[in-house]
This record gives sequence, structure tokens and C-alpha cells, in this order.
Amino acid sequence: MPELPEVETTRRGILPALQGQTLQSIIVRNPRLRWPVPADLEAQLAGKRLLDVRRRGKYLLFDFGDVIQLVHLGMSGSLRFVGSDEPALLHDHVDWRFDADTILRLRDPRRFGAVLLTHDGSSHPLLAQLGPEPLTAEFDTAYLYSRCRGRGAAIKQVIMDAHTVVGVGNIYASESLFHAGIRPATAARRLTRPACARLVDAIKRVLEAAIAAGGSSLRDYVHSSGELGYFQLATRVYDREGMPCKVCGTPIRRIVQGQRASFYCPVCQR
DNA sequence: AGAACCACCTGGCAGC
DNA sequence: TGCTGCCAGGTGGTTC
Repeated sequence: MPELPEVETTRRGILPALQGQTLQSIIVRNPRLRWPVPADLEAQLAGKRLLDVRRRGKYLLFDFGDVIQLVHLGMSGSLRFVGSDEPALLHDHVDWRFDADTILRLRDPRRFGAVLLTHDGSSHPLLAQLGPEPLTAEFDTAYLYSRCRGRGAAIKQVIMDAHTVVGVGNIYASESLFHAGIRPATAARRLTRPACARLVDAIKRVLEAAIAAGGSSLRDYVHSSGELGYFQLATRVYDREGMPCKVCGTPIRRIVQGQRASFYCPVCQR
């Protein structure tokens, strides 16, 4: 579900109410997420103050000082605040209760998400191999160009690979390639330096715009405060097969790459 | 090392 | 109405 803008929107949505609060208790109704929720989660965290909530790629890092809780929302996860009398529904797997009956609830129908513990926010196996954040200076033309050398794989696959750059999911990969004028199936090694420059710029602009819009959202996303997220950021190509390109009117095409749908305009993207 | 494919899980929807 | 098949925002793991 959530792409990087949704995760960042969630982080910004929950941080003000949680920062500095002490965790009182945790209810784990179903520990069977992508990996089992640690049996000692509550024992490790109860009584500790939450110093910060950071983000690395699509992982949320709840910083409790000597221990860090990692939360990934997978395809269908969401975090929101609930009232103390709000009954848990079928897919509400974890509740964290902080001071003043502030309750954060994880809902994740598909259970591709994760709740894990670590003592280091960078050396954990899930984090150690991640590429740069897309919105930092580290992700630039020279970097992407170097990563494309010798790669026969399609450029869409390369930018969706978290080892290349984190946070570019299926929607924003198609959208970024449209803005850069590059077809998703183009072999990465065929990208010129100027094409890499356009793509880096497009990825940054598309993600920034989505964050500014509060995160686009499809079926499963719910804002941390509980209301439904924005349904459908105005996409240029994603999920628009057969519909006219908003720039040139040519019907948008859909192809499958790595078992994921890709969308592009055959005229605007070469 | 890189690329292709599979795995995990539920729900919504189109088509019959 | 009910069944079947397909599709969905992620990403680690296996195999070649």
C-alpha cells in the first residue's frame, strides 16, 4: 500500500502526539505479520519514552533510546489514533497505549507489514543494504548514472530496487518515468547522463509533490487521524491504460514488468 | 553479481 | 447470488 509519501505522511501525522510520551502497554492481537512480532515487544518497550519517529525508506523507526522499534506497513498497513473505547476490528493487529490514553493502532489486512526491534537504526539487516534516500543530495545524476552502468535490467526495475534508491514504489516509478520521458522497459545501461538527470529530478519532484499533497492513496490507506486518504493523486499514467495521455492524447499503454503493472505514453516516452 | 521468479496474505471486483 | 480467477501500493529469499 503505502509508498514513501504515505509513510512520510503517517510519520508527520503521528509524531506530534507521540513525541516525549511514555509507552504504557502494548496489545498484540495477531503476531503473524511478515515476520512474527517479537514476543517480548511490550517487555522491551513499556515504561520507555518515545524520543522520535524517524523514517528510512518505507520503514518507520520509533526511537526509544536504547531500543528502536521498526514498523513497515507492507501493502495494506496503516497507523491511526483510536479512542480507548473503540473496538478492534478483524485486521487491527497491534495497539500501543501511551500516556493520556493515546492509543496508536496498526491495521494491516494483508499482513505484509512488520513490527520488529533493533538496537541500531542503521546496521539492522533490513536497513543496512538500503540505497540513498531519494530526497537527499546523495541521490544525484552521477550516482544514478553509475548505478545504471552495465545493467541490462529495465530502468523501472532498477529504480524500484531499494538497493539503488529507497522509496520508489510502483505508482511513483511509472509517474517519474513519464515526467522524465523515458520508457519503463528501457535497459538501464542505455540511459544517457542527461536522461539520468531528468529521472533523478522527476523522482524528487513527484515524491515531493505527493508528500505535499498528503500522500496519494488507494484502497487501503487511512490517514493517521482516521479519515480516508486522498483517493488518487492526479496520476499522469498510472492505472490509466487506454485513456488519453494528458499531454498528447495518445492512449496510455500497460505492460507487465517483474509481475508488476507499468504504464507509459508511447509518444511522450522514448 | 545480476536477473527472474516465488513467497507471504486478504479483499475487491469483473465475468460467468 | 455465488463461484472463480485475477488484480492490488512491498520486498526478502531462492534459484540459475
